[in-house]
Amino acid sequence: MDETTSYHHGALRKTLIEAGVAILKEEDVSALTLRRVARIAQVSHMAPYRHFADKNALLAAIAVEGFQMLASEMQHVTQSNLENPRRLIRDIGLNYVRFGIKYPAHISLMFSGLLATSENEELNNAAAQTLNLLIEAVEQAQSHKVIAQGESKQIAKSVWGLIHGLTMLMKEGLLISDVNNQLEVMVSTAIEDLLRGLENSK
Amino acid sequence: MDETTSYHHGALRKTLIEAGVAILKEEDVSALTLRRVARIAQVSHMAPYRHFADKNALLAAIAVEGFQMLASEMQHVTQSNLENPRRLIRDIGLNYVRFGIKYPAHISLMFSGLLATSENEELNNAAAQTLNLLIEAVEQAQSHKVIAQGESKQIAKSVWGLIHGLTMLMKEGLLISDVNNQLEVMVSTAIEDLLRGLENSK
DNA sequence: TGAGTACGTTTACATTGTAAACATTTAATC
DNA sequence: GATTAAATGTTTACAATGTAAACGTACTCA
Repeated sequence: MDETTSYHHGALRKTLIEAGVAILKEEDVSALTLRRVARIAQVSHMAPYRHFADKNALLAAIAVEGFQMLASEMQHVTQSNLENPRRLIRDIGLNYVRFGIKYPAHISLMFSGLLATSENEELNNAAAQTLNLLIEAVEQAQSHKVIAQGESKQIAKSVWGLIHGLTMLMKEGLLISDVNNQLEVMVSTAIEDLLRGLENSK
Repeated sequence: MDETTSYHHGALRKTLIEAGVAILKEEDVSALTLRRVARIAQVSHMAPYRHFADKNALLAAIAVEGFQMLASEMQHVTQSNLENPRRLIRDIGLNYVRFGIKYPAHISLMFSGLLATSENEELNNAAAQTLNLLIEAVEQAQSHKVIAQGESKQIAKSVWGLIHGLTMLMKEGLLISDVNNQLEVMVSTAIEDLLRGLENSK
């Protein structure tokens, strides 16, 4: 049968997710409709239901993709900062914020409540991976005496809170007027302030 | 004319906003539809358009209401902590996070991108008010030598970032498993860590 | 009193998510 | 290899939503 017009798509699930990711790169979450991704994949508007229980399930899969993109960037930063944990944490934070500015719709979806409500294991694992990378960075900082001993998990959550909050507020235009020129100083300063507080044991 | 069935509603704008607020107290943002608030207000589904240009305009007004609720809580906290700025900042943070946990749909709407896209002056002012209250707290802390001198606006933004991020992550269930018992320690610890870092000038 | 304006309604329509029934292809069993 | 079950895709249908257009009612102010 003709490859280009075969009845079965072959890799529809993946195609739908990629279509969703592509939409989020250009438009906001409201543009991400089930029927639209189906159109992009050139299947009927009901075809997605063979791969996803409902729209939320597709959104969750697209959110997972986002966490993987983010984790991949964070891992890359980690590889480039093996010897300087203070800089590592700062750069992870900078990259996290830049990710949010570069893909505002995607990060918005990732934290849109799907985690809170969907009980989707894959999604929860993907989000946990973000925390894990931060925990590792904190533990490196602890072993270099840059952060005081203590619950690394707890400390990583504080760091996550700070960089996540800065990302969200910046996305809303509430922190700086010129993202290109002020982002780095704003975020670095905040992270360094927190790191200074974590340096001395309580 | 019969009061209960008058053609003109009288205070429809306010009623619609209150209906929206009420929905957000019970359900998530997706339940907040234009036709539903109209139904609650007992008007036709097109009546809201006499008071709001489109759905986003209504959402923005409801978001403003949310910022005012939050500001009112923050002001209350400020009144109760006139002499202890360290505790003031901690309590503002605790209340902010509790607000997000108590009204997850509402805070979600407040930071759903309306600020970034709508150019609604009232909404931007309402959000700026949140920052203002934090700036005042930071300046009190500076005058009490609890925070080092420096750009209070900048510092307040870091603090906002931290408490906002903790709120959002907690709302997604990413920080603690038992909100009733762990919230206070988690949030207090994080804020105190940051405050310690802000204590010494850079 | 009469005219204009503010406020509300009715009707209409395209888009959406999803249910139900049906069609085709692929895989498994004899 | 033929038959059958399971996967995968389509068609049709429907209720809900946001919004445009045209129309009705009541308030206001000269």
